[in-house]
Amino acid sequence: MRLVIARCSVDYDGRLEAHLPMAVRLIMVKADGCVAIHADGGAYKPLNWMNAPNTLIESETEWVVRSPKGETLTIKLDEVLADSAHDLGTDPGLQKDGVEAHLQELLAANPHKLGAGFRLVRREFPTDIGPVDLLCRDRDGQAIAVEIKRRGEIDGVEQLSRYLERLELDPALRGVRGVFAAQVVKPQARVLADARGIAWVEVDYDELRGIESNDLRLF
Amino acid sequence: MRLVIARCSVDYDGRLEAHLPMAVRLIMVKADGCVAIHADGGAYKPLNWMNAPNTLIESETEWVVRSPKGETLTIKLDEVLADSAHDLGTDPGLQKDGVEAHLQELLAANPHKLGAGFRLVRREFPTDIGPVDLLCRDRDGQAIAVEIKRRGEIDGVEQLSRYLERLELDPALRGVRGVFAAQVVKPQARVLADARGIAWVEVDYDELRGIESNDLRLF
DNA sequence: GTGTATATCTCGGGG
DNA sequence: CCCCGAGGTATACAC
Repeated sequence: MRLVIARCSVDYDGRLEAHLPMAVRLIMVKADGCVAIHADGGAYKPLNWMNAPNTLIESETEWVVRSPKGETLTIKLDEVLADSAHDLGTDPGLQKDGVEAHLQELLAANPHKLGAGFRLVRREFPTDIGPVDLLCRDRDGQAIAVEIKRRGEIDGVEQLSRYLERLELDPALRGVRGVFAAQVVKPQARVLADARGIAWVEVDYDELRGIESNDLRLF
Repeated sequence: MRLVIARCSVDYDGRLEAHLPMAVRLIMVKADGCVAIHADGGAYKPLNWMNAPNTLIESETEWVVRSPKGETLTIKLDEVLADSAHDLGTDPGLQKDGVEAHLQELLAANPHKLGAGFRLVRREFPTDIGPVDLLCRDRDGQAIAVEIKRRGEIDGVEQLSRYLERLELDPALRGVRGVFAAQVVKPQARVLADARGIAWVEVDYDELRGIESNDLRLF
């Protein structure tokens, strides 16, 4: 990884056109050939960037970064204040916990949290436009399609609507109902779900996790 | 901006839990107090990050970054290979061109580009599930809801469908039609729009910009 | 490769 | 403050 601190102006031409006036910034060139320009604020987003792969043509006063997709980043250097390179090696990568997959796992084990008498038919039930998170049956044997999100927003309701439309075509599932489950269901998502006759449930992640740990302790 | 190259392991505890095993990485601490951990690949996304504001407690072997929202980032330092600080000053910021906002502005000024005889009622017309980009009337006074995207994809058609669903409930707008406008309308979006009786239009950004500059030149 | 769903999304605007 | 929509979103995964 090469780190350059320089007074520079930057022009990006690709998916849009953007310009950065002359100022002191960090230019990061990584081992995979990608380039990022950072200001002294904002942890996440670079001001400008070019994803790998790239070709970098470097002169005294100007760098031109070109991607095979026809994007260009032109960095005009006024003054280089620091320039260092470091060998980092490959990164073992990030280990995560607490994502949607875990919520799905917990609800699959506790379908009654989605509705009284619900039992699980299967997880990732396939349709021709993608898998439904959970397929359940209620106590009357009626099919229930469940879409699970961490945050219940309007897109999730759309997704579930599309699945319901497909599932309804299967005679064995005729009359299938939808349940939209999330830790928080946003107001707009509630309106849309209600308008489409889809039930929504807010589930307590910590409580579900508690149930699981209790189960583990009992056996 | 402080740049540290170090062999470190990192733990994030906040919106989820995540762990980075020991390896050499870049730790970036910016003037606003935000922290980002970068590996030697991927221009855009840090492995871990903490947005400003933060408090940073630093010891010989461990940094603890704490946000007021209760998130923590713990960096265990095994070996510091480089540690430098640079004064960057404030950045003048990015100048963009070609974004959706500008497209909306241009189409609001030239609604006839969306359909012969169209005139603008208002931009960002509110519904209870969010604002429609443009509301127009055609020459017969029929209401037209317009959704504008840079790239016309399937979720844009979904968005417009939702708005139409809500607008249709308003007696003053009964029979409202939809127009989906984008620089490029993808094949799948065309199919879905056609299936739903929504018109789609590809608009030429440069041409629209040309109209505007001509107008400016005339006055 | 395209299409789809996720993200500690981030970021900005409006109520 | 929350809520919502846009992003040069990026990134992972299925087809």
